[in-house]
Amino acid sequence: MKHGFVKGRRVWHGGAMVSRKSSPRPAPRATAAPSSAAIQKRTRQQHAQERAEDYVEAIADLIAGSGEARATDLAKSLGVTHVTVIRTVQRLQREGLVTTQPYRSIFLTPSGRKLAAEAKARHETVAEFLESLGVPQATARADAEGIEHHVSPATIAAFRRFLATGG
Amino acid sequence: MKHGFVKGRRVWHGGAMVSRKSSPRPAPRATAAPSSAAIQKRTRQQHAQERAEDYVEAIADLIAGSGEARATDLAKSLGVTHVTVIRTVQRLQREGLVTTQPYRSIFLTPSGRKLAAEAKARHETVAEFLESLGVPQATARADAEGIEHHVSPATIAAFRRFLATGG
DNA sequence: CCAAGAATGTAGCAAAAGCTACATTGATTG
DNA sequence: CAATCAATGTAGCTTTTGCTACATTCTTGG
Repeated sequence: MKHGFVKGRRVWHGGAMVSRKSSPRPAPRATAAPSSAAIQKRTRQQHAQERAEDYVEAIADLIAGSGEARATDLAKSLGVTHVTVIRTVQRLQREGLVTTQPYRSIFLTPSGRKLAAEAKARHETVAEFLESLGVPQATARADAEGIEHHVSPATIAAFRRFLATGG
Repeated sequence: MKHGFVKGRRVWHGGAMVSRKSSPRPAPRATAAPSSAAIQKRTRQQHAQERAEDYVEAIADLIAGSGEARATDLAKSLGVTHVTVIRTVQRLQREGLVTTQPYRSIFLTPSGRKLAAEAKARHETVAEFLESLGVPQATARADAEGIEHHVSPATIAAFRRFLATGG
């Protein structure tokens, strides 16, 4: 059932070696279950969701800071060109997270605001947590940007617990 | 210099309102510097690097577990189809991280092994750290998968420190 | 008011990573 | 040894997010 060579020698997988004979239908093969199970939905939607959070959070920050979010400032804030911003904002509008009109700045819808608030809260927690561990502030903030999208509620809760009990 | 409306009222940015007159050249505009500075090189290369690490780590795990890494098992381990695996493995081969031949399994080059080892070490550290914080093991492992690519050496060091001093 | 220039928008390209459907290869089994 | 079928590979599509180059719009300074 398995085939393959390792330096010329034939090998089999994980010792499973299920008998195809015993079950007419192939049946779910007992393949060596990978240790790091990769339940990860690493589809494009995952990245799209992260982008969406980055954008709404940046938009919220810009609005909080200067009253409006313009494509150019957003581009600067996110480190991409304004073209990319415009196209991504179009997608976000399609998804109901933001509203915008030609030559006008960008606003968050209620659900966009909600998402931004959640993302920001996670972001803050992660950053504070890393700082409390002794990571330099600049590094902590930079890492938090990358990490925030991948922490489950349970992990965020653990971070908060740690901070609360005098990290 | 700035334009835009907020609920019909005109607003300006951050109070900067630089005088274009005083300096003939526009000069670096004092745009409201975004708080979350986004030094992030969020280019495609970033994602490509993460994919590469995921792949070499999974390949290393498969080799460690069953002596070889085949496209199908890799696909299962990573949660994608074998087609995606084959194409990505082609890229990795182009980049000198793996070697493979038609209808043969996949091997790591020395640099691939190095990358896999680094990724695995980070992964382990992150997972152990999360567990030591009280995050359930399954969740910790899942989160570590996502987080490991975004932790700087400084943060990893902080995690190790924490673990060493009796987390 | 109008010209300059910033901001915004459009067109078109590339790369990466996902997919389905189909073709080919090769190891196992009867 | 030949047929079967898993494993591998190819073709071709899609979406997302980058980019450059160019076009359009709008604000503003003179």
